[in-house]
Amino acid sequence: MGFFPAGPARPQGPRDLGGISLATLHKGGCSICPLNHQRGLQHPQMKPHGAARPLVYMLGEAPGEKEDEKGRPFVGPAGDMLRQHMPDKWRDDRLRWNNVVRTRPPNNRDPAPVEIECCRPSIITDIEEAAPAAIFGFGNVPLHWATRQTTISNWNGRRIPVRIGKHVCWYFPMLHPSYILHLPSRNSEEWEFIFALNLYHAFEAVEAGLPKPVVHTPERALANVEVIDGSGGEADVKRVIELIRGLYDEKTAGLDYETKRLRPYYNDSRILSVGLSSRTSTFAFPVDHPGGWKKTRHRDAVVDEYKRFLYEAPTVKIAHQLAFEHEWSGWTFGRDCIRTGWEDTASQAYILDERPGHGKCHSLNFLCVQYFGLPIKDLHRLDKDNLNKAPVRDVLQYNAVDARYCRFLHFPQMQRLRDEGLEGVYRSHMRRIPTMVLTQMKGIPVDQEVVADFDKKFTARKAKIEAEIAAIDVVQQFTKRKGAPFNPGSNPDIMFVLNKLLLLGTANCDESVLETVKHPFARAILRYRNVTKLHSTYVKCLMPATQNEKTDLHPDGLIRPFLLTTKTRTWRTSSEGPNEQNWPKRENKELRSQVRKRGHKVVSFDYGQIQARNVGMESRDPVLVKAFWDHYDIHTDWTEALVRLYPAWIKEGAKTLATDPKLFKKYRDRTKNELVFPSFFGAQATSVARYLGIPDNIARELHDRFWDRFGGIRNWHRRVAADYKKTGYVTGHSGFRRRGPISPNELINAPIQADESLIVCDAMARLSELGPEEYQANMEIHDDLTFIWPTEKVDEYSEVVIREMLRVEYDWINVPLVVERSIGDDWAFKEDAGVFETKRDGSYYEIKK
DNA sequence: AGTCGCTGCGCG
DNA sequence: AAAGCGCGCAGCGACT
Repeated sequence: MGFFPAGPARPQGPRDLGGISLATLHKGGCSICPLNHQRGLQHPQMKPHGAARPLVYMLGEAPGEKEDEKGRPFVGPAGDMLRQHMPDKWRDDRLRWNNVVRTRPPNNRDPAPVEIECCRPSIITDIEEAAPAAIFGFGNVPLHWATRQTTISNWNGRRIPVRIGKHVCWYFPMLHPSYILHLPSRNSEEWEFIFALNLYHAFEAVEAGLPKPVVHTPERALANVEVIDGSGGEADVKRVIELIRGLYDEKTAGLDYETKRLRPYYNDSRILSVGLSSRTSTFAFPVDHPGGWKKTRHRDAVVDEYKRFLYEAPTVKIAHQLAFEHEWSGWTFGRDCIRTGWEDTASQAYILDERPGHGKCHSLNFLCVQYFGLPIKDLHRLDKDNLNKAPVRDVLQYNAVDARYCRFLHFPQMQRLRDEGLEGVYRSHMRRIPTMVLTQMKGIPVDQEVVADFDKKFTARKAKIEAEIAAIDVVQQFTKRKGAPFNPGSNPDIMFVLNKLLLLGTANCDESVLETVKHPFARAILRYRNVTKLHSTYVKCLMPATQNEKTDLHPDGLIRPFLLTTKTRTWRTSSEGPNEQNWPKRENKELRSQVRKRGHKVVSFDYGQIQARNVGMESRDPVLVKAFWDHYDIHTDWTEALVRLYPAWIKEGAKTLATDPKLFKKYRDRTKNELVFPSFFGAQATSVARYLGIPDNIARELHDRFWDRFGGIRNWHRRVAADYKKTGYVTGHSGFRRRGPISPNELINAPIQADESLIVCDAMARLSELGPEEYQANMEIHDDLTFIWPTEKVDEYSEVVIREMLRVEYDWINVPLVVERSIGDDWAFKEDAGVFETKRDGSYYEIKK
């Protein structure tokens, strides 16, 4: 759909300087610049404009038509838009304006690398003389010019310390206003809002007084790194032990592992090396790198000392992507070492700014550019995917520098968390990391007999359908016309059949389209898709490595999906490898029966209607809140209201509804799913009309009454939107923030999902913190915690889980919570086994067995 | 050979 | 036949 684009991103290949050296271009300047040989320019080699000693230096790409005409930078439509959003007090006496290239390129094209380099010395000199506290740069071109970074959409809204010639200052990357002006109008307004907000915050930061910018040099990054490679035998052991013991007196230590394999569960998984960095030392030593210790006892002595450090040192350990270090530490040195003091710089970065940027904006390298102006990965020439084979000293140096920068990042990020009132959010988030890691370590048992049965069945079914498809008339026509075999997995092939052979004129070929096509071809394709989807997504990932290289099965017969805590925009977890959160539950639910363990029961606990309850918590709507306490069925109410307003909605006749309870339930469910919940989550009357299949004016009338009744919810919707316009983000009780751009419906959804996740993860963490492994969930699926327990223990353990899931201490919980239990021999076929609800005094009771 | 975006479809 | 939101994965096809 792409309501919001990822932002302007122009790929930057290697710069083509036409074979001319940088030195030549810099020396030649305007005299050799191709732009100077154009005709019809009114103001080539345009001079900078504004204050001689400005606070802020406004840097654009190049003059446009208007600029060339008037002889001043930033005076075209883009400049007008920019000025419109500038605070009044920022007059030209505090600003200086210039472009990376001072002569207009033809047709407003991007300036070429050669042109940029010819101009560079004059711009640098001007910035050196102007000595601004900050440069506000607009678009990709100045960003790359000043920082060598690409992709402005990743940088927009952040700030980077930069060195320009001899001058060091802060660089604020902004979108280019002309890019925003050229977006389709709906996107344009939203991005203009983001742009204005960034500009406002940037001026505010300058006004408040920026901290001293420090740009780290490669020399500084590498200075005093002690690499102990093990070649010195006893002496090296002694030195490592000495260094580790030195850390006990330090408050903090950066910590980083290099490993063979991503995860510790395989026979050949190894920690290759450990990097540690404190105020006084930065060092790395090998553990199982093949170029490391020559004698096992040396290796073991060092590992012993390191393990003692993990358990006993008062030092707080700082990692980047802590879940990784936790999983390796917990598996290698025992699960208890991961609840000693740890910090995670990736989580800090995510809480400070969760905007994704293709997942790159929270990498250690990116953050080192952001905070220290130095891309630390560029310091090393190393095959990162093959550290096992890389020279041990290279690995160790790389490892130590990473540890150093984990620690370096911790301080400014913690400062910003405090400044923004987000420290509590960070602390609450940090409980998730050991919790999720321990769930990963525990794993999910898979029954290989069941897996083999499914594989056989799906393989046979797939072959049969393929044969059927090949025999269909249109498929044979396809082969004749195209001279190539028909691939039922290829949507272009399917589209060809639908549009060129069956003459349908459809824009896509998804399920809803194919269902309407009468021809047997469509039915066959749907069956083919169903079989291949289920087979490859839910069976192959469980097969042994001997049968499927890409399996997610671990050698001990368990799967261990990652439960990631800094991946979603809404602070839910996400799951991958395989995704445990999307296994079929209705049709084809039997696929879940692959998860089972002999002598054990699968026991699931769902929070009932958690998101609807979250709406009550966020909106505090009195009618909704009261309905939860009184077990009042609002859906029945609204079914009746709709029938009174529009009897024709009941195809079977409104009268039969009163006498047929099953029919009533059907329409009640439709009301719930097509009117009540969508409206809670921001659906408009026209959408509701479409879902329900009723006229627009009826839906509007219905909505008027609905919002009359649930005014608290409507007010909450409005409040959230108004807050967003002020702050540029949306938040809720959880305190987690989602930054703009945000569409109106995302605005409503984000706090709901965050609160939901907080409640579930808090319960999961409290259970985990109890200690015994039985209370560590095997799975977490948004509103569901699932455990696999010995049959005879189910009652005993259940009681604890229900107690903890219902014992929530947040003071914003204003409705009862409900937990529904189900129990089965496998994950697929479970029986309901009790519904439990909190009372006002915090105790709970069982509603029904 | 690996990356990337797209489509389609599974879940909450 | 299509816009309440949030995810991950397989396969394809275009690209390097």
